[in-house]
Amino acid sequence: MQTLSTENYLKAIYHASQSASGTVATTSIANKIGAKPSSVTDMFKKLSEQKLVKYEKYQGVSLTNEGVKTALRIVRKHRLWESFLVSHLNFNWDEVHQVAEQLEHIQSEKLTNELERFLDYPTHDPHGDPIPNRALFMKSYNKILLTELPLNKEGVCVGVKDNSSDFLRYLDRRQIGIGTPILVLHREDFDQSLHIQAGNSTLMITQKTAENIYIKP
Amino acid sequence: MQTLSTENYLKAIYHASQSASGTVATTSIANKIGAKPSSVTDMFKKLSEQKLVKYEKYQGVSLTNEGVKTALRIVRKHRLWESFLVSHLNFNWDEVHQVAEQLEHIQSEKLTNELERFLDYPTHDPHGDPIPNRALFMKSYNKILLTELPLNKEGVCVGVKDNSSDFLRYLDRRQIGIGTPILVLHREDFDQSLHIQAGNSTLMITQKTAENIYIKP
DNA sequence: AATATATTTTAGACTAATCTAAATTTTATA
DNA sequence: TATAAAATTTAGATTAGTCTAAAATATATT
Repeated sequence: MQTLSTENYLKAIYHASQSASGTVATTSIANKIGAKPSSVTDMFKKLSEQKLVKYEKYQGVSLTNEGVKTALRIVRKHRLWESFLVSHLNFNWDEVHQVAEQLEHIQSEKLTNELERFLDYPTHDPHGDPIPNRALFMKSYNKILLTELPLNKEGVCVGVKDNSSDFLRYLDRRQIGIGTPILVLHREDFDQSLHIQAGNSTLMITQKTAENIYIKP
Repeated sequence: MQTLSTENYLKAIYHASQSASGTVATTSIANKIGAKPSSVTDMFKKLSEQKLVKYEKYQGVSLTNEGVKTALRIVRKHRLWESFLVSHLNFNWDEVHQVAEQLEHIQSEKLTNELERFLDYPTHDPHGDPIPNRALFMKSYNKILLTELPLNKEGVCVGVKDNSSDFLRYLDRRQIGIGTPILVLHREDFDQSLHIQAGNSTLMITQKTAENIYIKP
């Protein structure tokens, strides 16, 4: 049985090891968690004793199989709750994260599984991230960044990289969301900005925006 | 902002002061919370500094107005979640308590209010207990114990006093639930057991059972 | 390769919530 | 009402999770 704190560390380590490969550094977790590196070291030792991570002094950590499972159970709950908040409780996709951070720690297998059934076994959350099923298996789309989509090739927005409220609300105003069809009309060589067709409207977006949008070609 | 622990104490004090009148004793809270009396004293001091309870050494505590409000906010969440679990997630009324004990601590006004709307503003939880509305106001039925229902007077089960799984499952087997019409056919003077008509079936129940069932005459 | 810089760990301290054991106060009983 | 019993509080210790400051190690730079 994990504590709130160990669960948050496991989740942070899981997410960190998704982006970077190899081991996860003390400071990267310290930044994610909002704790000092010394506290992170303490926690690494604790998790290591519980065999949830592999830890070698000065070499960072990596999750063990058991650690991955524990992390995925939390991710599963987080994404199911986010889906529920958006589909049934009138939350916008930029409002769900903070609440799901609390709900993901509720301990009840029955609750999680019944919630999944109630939502009709969703495969992706409101940000397009895949939801692990009961067996903790998940299938992500074969996705690319919008910056990599060739000119005049049809694509669909299937996710976002930046989950900040600022970015999500910006996309709302631009009427870009999960499922929006996207076509790159022109790529400006000077600053890599794009003219795109998103749904019915034509608009210009910066490179920074484009590299935070995932596309299924 | 309260901690998990202070919220649990406030709730325990609230419930204790519902049954008994006057101040609430240290040991009664110690028993409810499952802590030693010395720990309870410490917490009484802490809550007193926050002006959530009125506390005089050796004299027990009582909730201040602010303390009552904080407790009712928790009770509101607890009972809304219990309702949700039963109405949408296939939980039985004897399974909801433990999970609701966790969910009641989730901090999000929007979540609570949207859940209430989603459930269509329920007034009572699955055990018949009243749910405080947004203004923390609740209306309970004018209820009596089944032991007090006169012979041959129609009544309806509107609540239970004992919320234990054992008792609730016993009632399930007897096909007695919230809303079941009940008529007392005979009261045995020897042991105060009752012959009753519950819904369509006639059955015998002990005094102990009868004094844990609330009736609206 | 030597040195400077950045990262990580250790040592020791702090806070919230708990405990045990002893002291104090209240309540019940003879 | 004095004394015994029960309830409550105080004092001091413990644990989990955090911190700061100093020491140790790894990485980058000249």
